[in-house]
This record gives sequence, C-alpha cells and structure tokens, in this order.
Amino acid sequence: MSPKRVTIKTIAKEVGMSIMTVSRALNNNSNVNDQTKTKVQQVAKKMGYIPNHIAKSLVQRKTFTIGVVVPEIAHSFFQEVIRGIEEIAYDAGYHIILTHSAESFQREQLCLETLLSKRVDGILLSVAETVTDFKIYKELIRLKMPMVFYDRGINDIGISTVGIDGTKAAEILTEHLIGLGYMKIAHLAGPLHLSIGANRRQGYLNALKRHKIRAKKSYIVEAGLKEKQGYEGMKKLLNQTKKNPPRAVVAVNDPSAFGAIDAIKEAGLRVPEDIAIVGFADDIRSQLIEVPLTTVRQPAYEVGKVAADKLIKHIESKTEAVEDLVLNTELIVRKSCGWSKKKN
Amino acid sequence: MSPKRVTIKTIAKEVGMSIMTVSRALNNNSNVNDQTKTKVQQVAKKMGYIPNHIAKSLVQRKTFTIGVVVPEIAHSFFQEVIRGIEEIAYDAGYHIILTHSAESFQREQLCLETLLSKRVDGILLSVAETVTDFKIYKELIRLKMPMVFYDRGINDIGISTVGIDGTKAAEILTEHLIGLGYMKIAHLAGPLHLSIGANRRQGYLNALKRHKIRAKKSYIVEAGLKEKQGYEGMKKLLNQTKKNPPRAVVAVNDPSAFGAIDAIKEAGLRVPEDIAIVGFADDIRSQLIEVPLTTVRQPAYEVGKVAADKLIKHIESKTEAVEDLVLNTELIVRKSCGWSKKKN
DNA sequence: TTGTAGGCGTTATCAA
DNA sequence: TTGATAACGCCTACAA
Repeated sequence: MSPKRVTIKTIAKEVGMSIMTVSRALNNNSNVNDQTKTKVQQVAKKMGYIPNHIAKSLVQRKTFTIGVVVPEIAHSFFQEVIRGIEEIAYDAGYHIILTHSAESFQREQLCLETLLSKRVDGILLSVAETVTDFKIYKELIRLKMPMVFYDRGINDIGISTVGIDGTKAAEILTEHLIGLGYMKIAHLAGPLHLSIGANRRQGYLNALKRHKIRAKKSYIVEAGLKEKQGYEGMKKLLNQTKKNPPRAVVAVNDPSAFGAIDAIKEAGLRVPEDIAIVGFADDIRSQLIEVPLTTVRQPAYEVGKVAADKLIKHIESKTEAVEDLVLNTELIVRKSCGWSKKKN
Repeated sequence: MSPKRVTIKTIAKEVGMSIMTVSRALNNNSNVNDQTKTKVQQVAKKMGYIPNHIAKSLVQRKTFTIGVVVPEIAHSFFQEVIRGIEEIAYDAGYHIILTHSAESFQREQLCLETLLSKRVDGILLSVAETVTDFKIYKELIRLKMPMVFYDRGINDIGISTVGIDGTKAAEILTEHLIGLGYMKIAHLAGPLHLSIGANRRQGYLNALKRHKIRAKKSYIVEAGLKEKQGYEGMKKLLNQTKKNPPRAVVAVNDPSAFGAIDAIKEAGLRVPEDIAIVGFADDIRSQLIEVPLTTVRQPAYEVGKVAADKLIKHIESKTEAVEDLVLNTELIVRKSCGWSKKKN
C-alpha cells in the first residue's frame, strides 16, 4: 500500500476546493452543488481514491463491524451459524470479525478484549464450555456494548439470547419413545454443568414424570458429548442394568448416540429391536448410518440469522428489548427408535 | 459504549504525566522508568482502560487484520479452510474479517473494496465462479496489497496461490481404475470453463493417454457440480453408450457421483459390479453411503493454514517470493471402484 | 453551498 | 527517562 495514498486532501487540492466539500461530495451529501459533486466523484475515481474507514470509524465511533466469538469452529453447527450471521450482517451493511475461543475461558476473554479494542459495534457470542465466571459479560453490559448470546447463553443477566429449548426438545424426543410404547427408557446424559447437559436431562425427566414413569438412577449415566464418551457411557449403562436393561436410550447428542450404538452392538444386541435409541442435533451422518438415527434438528443457520438480526436491532436502537428468542427444533423420526408397539 | 471512555489522555491526567509516557508504559516500551510503568499500568487497569486499535491503526497504518473472501460459505470445504486460516492468523496475532462473494463477480468486487477501505493488512481470496475479469486483482497488485489465492486462483499474474493439483489428482484416480483392470472408463465432467472442471477432465485424459487407451467422445459428458446434475449426466451417459456402456466412471466430484449412482441403480445396474465409480472431494457422506465411494481427499484445513501462513509472510516481508503452493491430495480407496481384476 | 477550526485516540519525532 | 507537537484521514460544528 505504498504509492502515496490518495486522501480527500489530495483530491481537494486537485479540484481546488476544501476538504469538506470533497468529503461531502464523496458521501453523497445533499448540501453540495450537483456539479461539484459530480466533478469531485469523477476526480476521486480517476485518482483511485479508496476511502479510509479507519479514520472514519475513529471520528464517528462506529465501525459497521460485528464481532463473533465461536467456541468450536470445527463444529458444523457453528459453521452454519456463521453462515446465517454473515447473511444478515451483509444485508445490513455490517462486516464480521471472526474470533475463536476454542472452548477456553481464557481465550474467550482475549477474543472479547480484542473485539472491544477493535471497537466493534456489537458482539455475538456463544459461551465456551469452560466458562464459569460471568464478570466479563457484566462488564460488557456496563460498557453498553450491544451483545447477543447465541446457542449457549446465560439467562437473566440482561443480554438477549437466541437458541433452542433443549429441555422441551428432549422432552418431545422422550415422549416420542413413550408414545411408541417404551417404558424402560435410559438417558445417556451430557456434562451436567453445561446447560445443554442439564436441560436435556431435565426434558427427559419431565417426559417420564408426565407419563408417570418412575425415573431410575441406574438408568441415567453422565457421559460426555463425544462419540467415545457415548460408547463408554453405554457400556457402563449396560453393565449396571444387567438385571433389567433399558429398552430405549435417549442420548445427549448424535455423536454420543453413535458411540452408544457401537457399545450396544458389541454387547450382541440390535438397534432398535433390542434397544431403541435417539440422539440430538441431527448430525450429517445420522441419516446415513446403518440404522438411521432418530434425532432433533437444530436450526443452526436460523440461529445465526436471528441472533445477527437481534444484535443489529440492539446496535441501532438503544431501546430494543432484551429478550430470549427460542427457535423451534424439529423431530426427525428415523429407524433407530423402532416402530413396534410392543409394550415393554 | 457511552460512559465517557477512558483514553491515555484520561490516564495521563490521573497519574499526572504526559500522554506519551502513558502510551509508552502501556505498550511496555523499554525506555520508561519501571515504577512509572507499573503505576501507569495499574491505574489504567483500575480505570478500565480499553486501548483503541482504531486510532492505533490509523497512525501506524497497520490493522493486524486479514480479509478473507469466501465464494461459497455454505460449502464445508470452505468452512474448513476458514478454520485453518483462523488458526494460523490467531497464532500470528492477526484477526479475520470474513466476507462472502456468493460466487458473484460483482459481490466479490464489493468485498474487495470493503477490505481495502478497512485497511486490512492482506487478503486471502478464492475466485468466485462468475469472475471473468482480472483487472481488480492487478489493481490490488499495483497497490502492493499482500494477497494469496487459495483453492481457486489465477496463475502468473504475480499473486501466490495455494491449492491442490486437480489434474494430477484426477489422473491418479483414473489410473487407479486402470490399475484395477478397467478399460472402458467414462468421465462425468464439470463445467469446463471452471478450472476444476477443465483440470479434472485433463487428468482423466492424461491417464488414458499414458496407458494408450483411446478417449471416446461419447464417454465424456459435461454436467454440473451438484448431485442432480450428476444424476442427469449419468442418465445421458448411459443413454448414449447403450451399445457399449462404460465399466467405470470418473465423476467430477462426490455429489456428482452420488447422483450418478442413483442413475446407475435406476437403470438396474449395480455399483461396482456393473459400473464402478469414483468421486472427487471426499464429501463427509462418501464413506457412509451403501457402497462407500472411492474419492480424493482435499486438505481443506491445510489449504487454509498454508494460505494464511504464506499471506502473513507476504505481509511481513516485502521480499517474500510469489509462488504457487501445491498441496497433496490423498486417494481414498473404498468399495465403489471394485476390487475385481476382470479385464474389461 | 462552501469553508475553517478542532478533534477522534494514538504514535513518531524531536527536544529537553 | 520524559514531554511537546505534529501527524494519521476523516467528520462535526459552526461560520461565511
């Protein structure tokens, strides 16, 4: 970028006017003579003028940039969210700075500091797994930085959230199993300190309760969110329920379900004939495996769009209400939950 | 962001020193009294000082920001590229502005203008499908804007490129079929005005030539890059080769192969017993379908990393050589190409 | 409709 | 080691 840059000053000299006239002409301001305007614009173009948003941002205290913090950039869910954000932001004339917390609390802080220093107009954030301290979010509120949580948020601290109702979705999933006649339903839970883990477990429990099925401790195993952990969790579950094994399993997510299926097969059992299983998330692989997985589809792209839209509203109107936006999930029924009406 | 911001000026007043001392202290500059430094840093922290990178960028003409132009943000390949870029950029202390050309020439221009105005330190771009005019790239060169093409680039205009050798990969793929004994090999080509279409077709032809197999016009059908187009292309191919149908097909990419497989089945034929098929790209579904697809893996994440690395080198050293970096693809052999040694 | 002065928050440069 | 001053490129506010 070295050939001495063309600035409005350069142009002003060239056309023999003040820099203000040039500035106004370039911004298509109304109070400028049409001829002047045309002339300035022509000269600017001829000289290869490139406006400097940095300078503009400095004086206007507005960058038209949105900061996005993603906890796991390798996850297709978040990649889709980004796509949704980009679309809305683009339409509204905003740009995106992408940062990655890699599920690390510390790194999330760093992302936030950077974004603050870059003076983004607003921030879209999904809380990293290891975050335990909300101080920085409160600080953000104090600074009046417009912000929206997407997918993983914190309720009731004064920041809008956009996500799905994990409790309800898990409830629907569990209820679907009950509707098929299953009574002995186990749960391969996620980490309970995470809202997704806790919510889905709650949904599972709610469904049982509603249908007056007693929840059994031995039917609930806390595992992780990954395939391997699902596998181990399922092994443990089978092991501790030998006398009275479950007939169906609600896994905390699809990867966990994949692992569980391996464990089930390994135990010489069939899905869904011996044990039915449902997942959560609609992983791209879910419909392609041997026994396609019943699961719940989360509208990732929509989450991105709605979150970006809400954020821009917060940016552009101080009075925009803080609210929790809940998007609908969709139950995807496939073979893994079985269709039989056997009562057991 | 309204509570009157604290700036180095505010801090200067507070500690009773000049803004320069504060600036130096905050930047951990060496020529500052240690006590002064400590004191300033403490006060800054206490006052909640947030450095303004915008102002800094303005005076230093450096933003520590990389602009990325993605042609199709919904494509998992590019999502993985972004992931690679992010990783390298983060490690080097750069941030990313993400823009999306949506395969549109006009929109790509817009992305570039924005990035220029935002004074990014460098640009990573993958050429949009509809780009026909390279003027703007040449202009970028003239402006000495550091730049690297990734995946889809333009050779010999003075900009580094990072990608795979599509010709060679297609050649290897075709040769693999030949090695298995197939002689009657057809090609479901992509759009030939796109380099990926042209290159892969060339690789296919090269392999045939090397093995002295005559290329037949009726064995090459130009279709699109999507599943549906693969389906139609395959139907056309089967139709025009009724008397002498191919025994194997090299599809331009995996989605195209998926479509082709449908068409093959529909014609009452089996894969690979009647017609073997190979794809290109290693779509996530390829290993999960009924007859897993032999294909070529493109190192998307690596492409992102290498491109970002090269760009940062260009940014940080004017003398960094312009070069074309070619990454290796990996042949993934699965069932769809068959193992039989039948000669036909 | 156009121009002048001043400042946005920081750093470079030179002087003390 | 510290400070004064002038940029960086643009816009706001006011004046002409």
